[in-house]
Formats: sequence, structure tokens, C-alpha cells
Amino acid sequence: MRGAEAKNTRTTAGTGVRKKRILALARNLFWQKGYHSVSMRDLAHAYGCQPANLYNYFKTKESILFEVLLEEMEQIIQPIAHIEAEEDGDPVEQLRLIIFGHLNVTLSYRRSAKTLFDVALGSLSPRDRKVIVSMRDTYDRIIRKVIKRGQERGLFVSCDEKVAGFMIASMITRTRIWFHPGKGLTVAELAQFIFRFTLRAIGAREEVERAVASGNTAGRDAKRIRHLKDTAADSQRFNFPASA
Amino acid sequence: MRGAEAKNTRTTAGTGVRKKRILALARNLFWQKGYHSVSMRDLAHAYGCQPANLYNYFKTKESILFEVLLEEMEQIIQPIAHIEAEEDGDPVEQLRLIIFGHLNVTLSYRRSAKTLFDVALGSLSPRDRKVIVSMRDTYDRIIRKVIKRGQERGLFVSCDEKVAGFMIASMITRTRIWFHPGKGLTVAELAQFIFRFTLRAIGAREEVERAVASGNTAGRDAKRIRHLKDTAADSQRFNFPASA
DNA sequence: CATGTATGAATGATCGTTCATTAACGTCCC
DNA sequence: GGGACGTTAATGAACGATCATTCATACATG
Repeated sequence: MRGAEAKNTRTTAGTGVRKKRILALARNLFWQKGYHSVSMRDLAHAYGCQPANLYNYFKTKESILFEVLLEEMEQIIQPIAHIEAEEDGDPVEQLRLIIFGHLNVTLSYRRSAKTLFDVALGSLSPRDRKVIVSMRDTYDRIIRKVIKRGQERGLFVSCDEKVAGFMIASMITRTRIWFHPGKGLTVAELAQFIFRFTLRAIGAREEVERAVASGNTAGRDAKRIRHLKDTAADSQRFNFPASA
Repeated sequence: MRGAEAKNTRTTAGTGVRKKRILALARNLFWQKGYHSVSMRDLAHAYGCQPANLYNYFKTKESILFEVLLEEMEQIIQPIAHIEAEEDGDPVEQLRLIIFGHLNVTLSYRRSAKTLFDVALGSLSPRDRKVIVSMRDTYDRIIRKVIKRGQERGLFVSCDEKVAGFMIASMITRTRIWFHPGKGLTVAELAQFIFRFTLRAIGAREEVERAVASGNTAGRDAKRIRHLKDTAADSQRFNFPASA
């Protein structure tokens, strides 16, 4: 730790280049083959060294997983963290920001993919898992707040915003399974699809929807529609132990 | 194989009770801890025998996984297999059948859950994987056909039915991650939520939606609404290599 | 010399799987 | 009716492979 800078100037470049390169390789391998199916030998071979050398950079295999997941969650949360406190923002635009950002992080740099997140969470130490889960909770909190604000302004249909948030995150998360770049929609097109799909699902009026699609955000002051009550699902008693 | 009946009459009951019990235990363990995290010793301990005994019932560990996944896919597909050939059915009702059935299978008999399906598919032999994937493709084909029929009749908004099908399956599949029975919505309530969420998302008119919610299926002949064009996503050039 | 980087060998654990063996039981023949 | 026989069910020990990890050591460089 102490002489990290000195070491790196001496060889190639800035601070921790080697560690970052290993981390990038681990990220790709984990997403491709799953955490348990990637051995330290695999990772060492990808980096071009013996397994023992990896322990000069990481304490355990689990700590590598932790850093990979942490990096991912930061990329998702950082661009939308400001939304939670912005009470006066446009919910439709905020939703667009969340969906596009989340999908971009989800589908960038990856070819095939496993659902690393769900499975590997159990491999983390309780301490590390707490960190990741709390970041996921932050994401859930933000998207729910946006939905609720839209409902309160009559922009969206009234329904359980927790479950609705799960639905949105689920659609985005699972693109990892079926989406292949270059074979159909682009990532941007897919994001647009999910965005409009979601807007309709939460009952945004068609006028708002089309206005937003054409870049016009002035549809905010259009007349309200009558609320549709979800007979079964608008009970607020739903608890959320884990999410997407 | 030959004296299977003879053996079972001799001991406890019908054909293959022991194998079925092991299979049920394996299913629960796999979904709880993930395929790779369940050892043959774990399974043997749950059943109450030595690991070697399991090889009297299954050739390999992978064949157990295969039978578990096969059973699950059959439960999902069998109740909706007739839909594909029924050209004159009501798309809204068919969609309801698909969603309710799929969610019920997904959430029945399970407490906590991993995304076994995605991760474990790669552990199957190419031969076995082909079987499971082809069943998943059947599911995708059915749901897409229903969506497309609804669009052609003007019941649903015009959009890419393949991507829409992925969205629906994604929402259902991922309930495994966050849903906990007894802590909020019931499974039936959640199914109703997803059903209505989906109907709105694919642009089913509010009248149809409410008619269906109240059990009235006569809304089929109501007047059509103008189609909304998905500017980005209605291109039919999307390919589908894998799905939910 | 000290520190970062890397090696190769070794460790203990766990994994799926095989093998030889044994007990229990139904069937069939005498 | 009572052994011989074959199948099922189960055992305990063992095998080879792989796993994450450790350790002593070596080289290069500031």
C-alpha cells in the first residue's frame, strides 16, 4: 500500500494499474462464467501470471468479487443519487434518467452474461454483503420516490410503487440474459423501448408519453386523468427484503 | 428398470418414490443455495444416506439438475401449450393464463431462491441444454404469438412483440429474487398486479383492462384505438438468442 | 537495502464419482 | 414349502481432480 505510487512510476503508469487490470479481467470473467466457475487459476492465466501472485493485490477471491460488485453499483447509483432530494423535478425525465443509465451500465462491456449479482451475493462476507445490499436499497428508494411523485401529481396511475419499482428493475436487469449487441436493437433503442413500455405500464397518459418521446417536456401541465385503482395491489403492506 | 414395480411394492409404495423424494430434495436445495453450492454429500445428507447411494438413482449430478429443470419447464409450458394453435382465442385471457401460471410455478414451494436457471444452464451437457432451451423457446413463441394477435386485432399497441415478451417473462422470473410469501402481497395479488401492469404496458385500452379485472370478457368487441408507433423499437430485426 | 512483483511447490479441503461388498426382498423352480 | 437366484438399496472406503490459499524464495528496481 505505502509504496504503491513509487512502484507504478517505475514500471508502466499511474497508481494501481496492475490491480485495475486484474479487476477488469475478473469483472469480465465473473459475468461470463459466473463467480464459482472462475478459479484463481483462470484469473491468473488471463492476467498472465501464477495464482499466487494475485494475492499480492487481493486478500481473497471474495474481496475481488466485492470490488467488482461495488464498482458496478457505484456506476448505477452515482448518476441518479441527486434525484432523491430533488422534490421539484419532472418524474418522467427522472425515470428516463434512471432507466437509460441503469441499462447502459448493465449492457456495457459485456458479451454473454450470467446473473452474477443474485448468486454471488451469498458468497460475500456479511460485512461486504451489507455494503452492496445497502446500495441496492438506495436504488430501490430512488425509483420508488420518482414513481410516487408522479402518482401524486396525477401523471401516473395509482399502484404499489414498490412492486412497480421491482418490475422496472427486473426488466432492465434481465436484459443481461437475452440481449446480444449487434444482433437486433441497439442499447439506446432498447432503453427507449423499456422507457416507453414502463411509462405505459405505470399509466402515464399517452400525451405525456409522446411529448417526452419527441423531446418536449412541456406536457407536464396537461390535464390529469382519473386514477385507476389497482384493486389487488395498492395495499401498502408489501415488505421488501431484497430486490433486483 | 425391469423390476422397478416389484421393488417398490416390496418396500413402501408406487413406482420410483425414492427417486422422486431425492428429486424433490434436490430441487429445493438447488433453488436455495444454487447448483454449484449443493454437493452430492449435501443431497445425500438431506435424504439420509451415503453419497454413493445416489448413483443408484441418477447417473450424474448433472442429470439431477436436468430432471429438475425439465420438471419446471413442463409445469410452465403444459398449461399454455394449447394456446399456440388457438387462433381465435382472446389474447387478453390468454395473457392472463400465461402470467398467472408462470408466476405460480415460479413462486410455489420456494422460500428463498437463486436464479438457478440462468447459471445452471451452462452446467448441462449440450444435449440436455438443447432440450431445456427448446422448451424455453416454446414459451417465448407462445407469448409472442398472443401479443401479436392482440396487436393485429387492435387490442394492444403496436410494438416489438419479441422484446415485449422478454419484458413480461423478466418481471415474472425475477419475483424469485425479491418476493417473500407472507410478507406482503399474496401470489395471486402479485399475479394480478403483473397482469394489469403488463396490459397497460402493451397498450391495452383501459376499458378492456377494467372489464377483464371484473371478470367480464365481453370487452373484446369494443372500438379500437389508434395505434401508437414505437419509433425506436418496432423494427422487426431483433434476434433472440436466449431469453428468460 | 527495501519494496513491489512474481514464482513454484505445497497444503488441506472438498468435489464428483467408482468400486467391492452386503443385506433385504420378490420370484421361480423343485 | 424351501432354497437358489436376481434385483434393489445401501454402505464405506478410496480415487483423482480441482479448489483457494500459504510459504519460502528470487529478481528487478528506486
